[in-house]
Amino acid sequence: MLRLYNSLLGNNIAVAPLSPPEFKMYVCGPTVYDFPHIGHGRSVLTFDILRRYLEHKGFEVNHASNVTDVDDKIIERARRGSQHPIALARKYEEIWWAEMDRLNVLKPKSAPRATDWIEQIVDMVATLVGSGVAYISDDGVYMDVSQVEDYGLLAQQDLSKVQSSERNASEHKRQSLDFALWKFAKADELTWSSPFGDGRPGWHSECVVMSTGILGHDFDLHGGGLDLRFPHHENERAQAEALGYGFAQIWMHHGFVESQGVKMSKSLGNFTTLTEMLDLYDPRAYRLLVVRAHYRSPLEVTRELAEEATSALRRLDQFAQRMGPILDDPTVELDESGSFLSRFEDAMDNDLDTPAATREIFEAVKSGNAAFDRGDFRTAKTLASQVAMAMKVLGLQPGRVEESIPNEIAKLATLRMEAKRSRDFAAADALRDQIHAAGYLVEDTLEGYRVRKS
RNA sequence: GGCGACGUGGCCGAGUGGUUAGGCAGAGGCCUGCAAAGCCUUGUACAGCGGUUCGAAUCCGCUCGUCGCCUCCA
Repeated sequence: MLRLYNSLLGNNIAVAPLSPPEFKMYVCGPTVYDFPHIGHGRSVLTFDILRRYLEHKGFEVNHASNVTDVDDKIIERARRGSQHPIALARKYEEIWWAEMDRLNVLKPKSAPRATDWIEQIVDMVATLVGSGVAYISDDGVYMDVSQVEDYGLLAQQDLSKVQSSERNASEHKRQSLDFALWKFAKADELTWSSPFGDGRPGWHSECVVMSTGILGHDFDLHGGGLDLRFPHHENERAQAEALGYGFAQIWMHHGFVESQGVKMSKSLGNFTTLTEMLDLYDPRAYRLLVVRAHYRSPLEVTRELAEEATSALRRLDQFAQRMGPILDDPTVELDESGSFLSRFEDAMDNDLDTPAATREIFEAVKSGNAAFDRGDFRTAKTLASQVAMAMKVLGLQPGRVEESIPNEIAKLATLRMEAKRSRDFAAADALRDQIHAAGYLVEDTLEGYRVRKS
């Protein structure tokens, strides 16, 4: 039984979908005005793993994740680049999906764009105004949070103290915590007409409309980064509450990506974009990094750690490669009594304890290799097939990248083999050094030799 | 200022009162013509000071330090 930490009440709860086997989850997606940040990567990976695990457990995951394509930042960027805001949004959305592919993230079943839901957003804002929980001000429509019974639950703090803060006060609002549902357009801005005045939706409103529009008024899980917990998610919840929706049963928030102990930000020179990360390293290396830490903990990411993860990944790939022949060999039987998979699942059931799950994988790899070494192929095959399944759940399946070895390298390797056969080891070693200098490695195996990139 | 999280061996990172987490890096060994890969062995860590307990990294208090949210944010 999968248990997850619910950030609404701060307790662990058993996952019991409202309408099994369907599992309805909504994850806050990107605002597309720039390259995806490495933190977005952690977010999508976290929820991708949740989804894969739910599917592994037999649920049909109805996964919706929005694309915010109208927002102050998009407008601002577009203005600076003298581009149309929608053109800018489309460009970065395209990049977003390309990076999701590289990360091996399963596509959400629905990926709604805010601009396709304007009408429904306007309707919802009108309903909120009609019921007196929202009011029209001179620059937009605001939610009156004092009308919402338990406003502040997700913030987990006494909002009367926050209330006293003047930081986000404004003469347009009744109280500082009120938030915009609809923003009236300033001159020459992107705008849609509405009964209260031309303008565009507020960020907190689109997510409520799209999540409930796609998944229904009640759904199973709503997630995002810890920074969304308050105020974004609380504001979504406030609207849903005011509308009488059940909304999300479980709230799931993951921790930040840090570098040198500081939350990643653009001002830091390191991996600021996913693109850069994925260009430099095997995308699975980042996934492994993410999976090695618990999703609620901060995650340290540096170049050194990406390289370290690459080494760890090599060990896993090496294992898959080594076990390939016996996995394909029908004469080697499987041992059904293996307990590795159940330990893996126990770990995952415990609030997605991927660090424990990866520990199990590495231990199984070690046992599998040892079994292979002593000729116990049955055990080795069993572990290998279960490890493969676990890796798939984590989205870490061994890359099917057939490394193309340049002809001249292949030739050198053949020459080396010949030298080796004639026991001219000096020549063989010289050839290996030459191959190594060119960036490749020759390994002798039982079946002969193998060349790979070093 | 309010709220919260955290400080673990060279690095990352688990650990929710009592037996080796795991990975990477390092050391020794086995295997190998030599390597690589693999296997075996090797790390007695838990910010500091008190306290509770037969027993604490794990609970309590204090101190120091780091970080986050409270404003756009994964």
